[in-house]
Amino acid sequence: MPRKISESSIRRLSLYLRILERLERGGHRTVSSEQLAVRGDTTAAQVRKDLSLFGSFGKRGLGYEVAELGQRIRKILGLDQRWRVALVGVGRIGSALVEYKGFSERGYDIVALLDIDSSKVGQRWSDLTVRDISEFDQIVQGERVQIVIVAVPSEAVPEVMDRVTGAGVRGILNFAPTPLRVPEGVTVKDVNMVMELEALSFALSQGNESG
Amino acid sequence: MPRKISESSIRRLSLYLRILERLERGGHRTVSSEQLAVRGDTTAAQVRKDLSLFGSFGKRGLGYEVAELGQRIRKILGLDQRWRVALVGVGRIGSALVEYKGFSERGYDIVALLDIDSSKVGQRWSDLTVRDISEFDQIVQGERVQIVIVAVPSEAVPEVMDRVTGAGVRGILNFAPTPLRVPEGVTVKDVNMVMELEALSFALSQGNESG
DNA sequence: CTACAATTGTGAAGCTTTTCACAAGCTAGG
DNA sequence: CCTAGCTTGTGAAAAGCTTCACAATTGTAG
Repeated sequence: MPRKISESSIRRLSLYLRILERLERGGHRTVSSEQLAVRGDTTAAQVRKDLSLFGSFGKRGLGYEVAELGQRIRKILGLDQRWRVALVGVGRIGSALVEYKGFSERGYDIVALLDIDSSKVGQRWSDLTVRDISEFDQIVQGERVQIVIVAVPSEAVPEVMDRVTGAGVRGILNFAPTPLRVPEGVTVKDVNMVMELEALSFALSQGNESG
Repeated sequence: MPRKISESSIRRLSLYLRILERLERGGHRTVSSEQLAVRGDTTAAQVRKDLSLFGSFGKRGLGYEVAELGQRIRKILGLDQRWRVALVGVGRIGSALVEYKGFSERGYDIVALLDIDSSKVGQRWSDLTVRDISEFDQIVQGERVQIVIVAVPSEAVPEVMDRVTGAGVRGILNFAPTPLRVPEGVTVKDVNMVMELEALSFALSQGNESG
């Protein structure tokens, strides 16, 4: 395993995996870097470079075996295990996430729900009862939580983050529109719709520039 | 305006804007690149470089005026106008988005809802009635839609995309876990939770590597 | 009016990521 | 076994992005 893998390579691996899964369902046995590139909107060289960061998975003259490459990428991305996830914040976004089937299909099991708002504590959402954030430590231990999804409004972020990092969680998926400050060794990924929309309106404004 | 602005610079501008808004609420009048950098988890040089791509907004020795810089960035990002948005797909994710206040607060008005699924057509969600995708062209014209949010399952993507690009929409925010293929001149931004989760599980798996 | 401290704007250097281009390897067909 | 046709894996070149470092500018204090 190489020292430093770029964020973009990892994102592309995740994309290749989805493409491979579709190819497999479609009955394809093998695939070339060129075919992956077309479907993933990148270049064949990029595909080969990304894969070569982790090993040599293809056969010259033939390409890659769809099923095998899929397995290899799953292993690389840590998808050869299931992940135990706690969701903090069952507001509008949070409650949509609870019911979203995509997570468990892809190996992420939501095993606990929490909220700061006491009026929400006790509510049930698909088999889970919302618990108070004060129980966080205990829940992380008891449920062996590995990843926390933070879906609370900005003002609640500081308190939630104290609890989360205090409990020793090392992976956070953040839906709050606030940059999270975390200790060394904790990884945060942001999902930020507003940022994407703003990048979109920037692009649209640019295009209209000249007459 | 320079030829080519990187995606990352735009993302950071969007972040600086949010930081500036918080500073303004907190009563700050001026801010230095160093202060912005700390709050945005980047470097002072990066902040200055990003801003210098679009002009010279600060005063040497003093820094930037919070309110003025905010306005300048809004202008750059195209936030000096409101944007008219249609949402296609009122499933779990889509319906959470309709009710999300963050969009209108930041200048994006959802003016139409559509779905392919006829059982959903006619439903009402906060003042809007869900209409059939076949009416898309007409709605885009009538409502002067500029941006479309695609929140449909992968299998519905091809049909929806035909309608969307056919109607001449030039900006798409995509929640489907599928790379969208669009004609020249159309901009797509993806919001992809699963990709972020997979980047997270990659990072966590790596960290555990050595004993 | 001068000296000083702060902070911007920006070329140039340094680093990272992407693209190029080609030798090496594999299969099929004769 | 040998040739032809593909396609991988990978150094090297090119392009892109970030950091450095410093002259230029501004306000303040004496």
